[in-house]
Amino acid sequence: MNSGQYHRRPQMESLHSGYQHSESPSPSTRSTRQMATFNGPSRMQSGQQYIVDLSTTPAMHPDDYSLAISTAMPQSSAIWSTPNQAPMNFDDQTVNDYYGYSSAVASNEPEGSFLRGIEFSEIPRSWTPYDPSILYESNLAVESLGPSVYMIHHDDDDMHRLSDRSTLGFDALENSQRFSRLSISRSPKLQNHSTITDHLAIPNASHFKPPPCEDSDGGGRSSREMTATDPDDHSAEEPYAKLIHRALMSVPSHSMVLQEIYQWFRDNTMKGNADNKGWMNSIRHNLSMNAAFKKTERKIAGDETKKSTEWVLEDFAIKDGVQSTTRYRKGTGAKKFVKSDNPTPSRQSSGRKGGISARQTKLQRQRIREERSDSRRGIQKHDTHQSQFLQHTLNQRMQRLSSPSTPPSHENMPSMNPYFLPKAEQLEVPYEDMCGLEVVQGVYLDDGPVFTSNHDGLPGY
DNA sequence: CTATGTAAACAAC
DNA sequence: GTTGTTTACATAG
Repeated sequence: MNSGQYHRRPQMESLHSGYQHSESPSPSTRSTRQMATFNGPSRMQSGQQYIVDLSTTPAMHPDDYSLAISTAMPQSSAIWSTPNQAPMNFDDQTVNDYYGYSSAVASNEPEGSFLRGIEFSEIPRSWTPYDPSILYESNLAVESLGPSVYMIHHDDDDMHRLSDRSTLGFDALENSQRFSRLSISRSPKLQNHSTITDHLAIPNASHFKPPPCEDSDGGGRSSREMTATDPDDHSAEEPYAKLIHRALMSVPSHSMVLQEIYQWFRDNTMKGNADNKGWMNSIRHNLSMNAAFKKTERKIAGDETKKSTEWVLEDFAIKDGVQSTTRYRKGTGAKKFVKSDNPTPSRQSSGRKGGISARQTKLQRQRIREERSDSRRGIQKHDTHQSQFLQHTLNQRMQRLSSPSTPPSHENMPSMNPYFLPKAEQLEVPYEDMCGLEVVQGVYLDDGPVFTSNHDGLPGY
């Protein structure tokens, strides 16, 4: 909250030394202990999604199901869910510790300190990515989130849980046994997932067109393909955003510090074994730019001065997967300009802009925090005009919403859709404050005024 | 045009 | 040096 007084923990001191990150991967940085991952099923093609068995989901009406199907995937691979994502290595002896959130699984800490000193009770997120209450509680998932919600469930075992579990209890042993029947590869490099596919996939689930994972590779290879060390793997590897999503889904808290994400990539991806350090930059870029990932600062138990910065999956991302990071970029495609003969000054210029913008964003967030702390003290700074921070909030929101990348299928979201909120708002602005935006009919952006077409504060298209 | 990856500048730590 | 943010650009489809 108070990132102004935020003191970054000095270099993950609780991680063992081999874990200490250096941006030049070396064999010594490879963890000998696998982090909690589940590589097999998630490597299957994303088209093989699993639909909840209607007979087992009381909150889901068949009509809703049909709607969900018909509206799913407005664009290919626009949303990545994580079918069959499961949080463990089944051949790992720590499997039974997993649900207790063992240190071995959670943080690579040989000494076993628990979640890097964070008490489990401090973790607000339970391991309920497929929490049945999502469906049980007021039909939220189906009815109130509009067409952007794709009722795609993540594995069929969870479907069973929906039907035959009335509690949210999670039986580690039972689940490990149930999952253990699957043939699961620990290595993501192994693409043999036919067993899992055959076992789990719903026949005729052809509504979901798999993205072109199997590139024909006819000709030039993209820069991202060049990052793969295995030519056979090349573009079959998922994009960063999805990989990060998988990484975060692999732990109960759905959160990792950056170093853990790095390590997950080293252990589970080709990208993480690249010689250069560009993949780390890309990870950071995706974390920053994709609204599915939220930066959180958590106090470490026993030391109020220490905080860990963790990246957490937003709830909607837990439920629905992540969207393309591109979609969160401001003005994608709208800022094309004449290519410079000398790209270097342009790079410098962009980098400078990025740095300045980052600084401004930080200042804005500080102001937001100040506003909020003021309001908590009963200080009303809002007058007949919208406060400055609301203006800024709206500006950011408008920029996001007016981006040509914004999927049209979400234009008329009946409720606030976290997909399209700027991250600053997700972090800082409560929804009740956002309601104040209703009276704003237009704002002035850098590129000119944007006016809302109705009273929901959204711009008209 | 979109999705994705990458490089880079910059600020804050 | 690391982390986070941002912009610019390249490339495939």
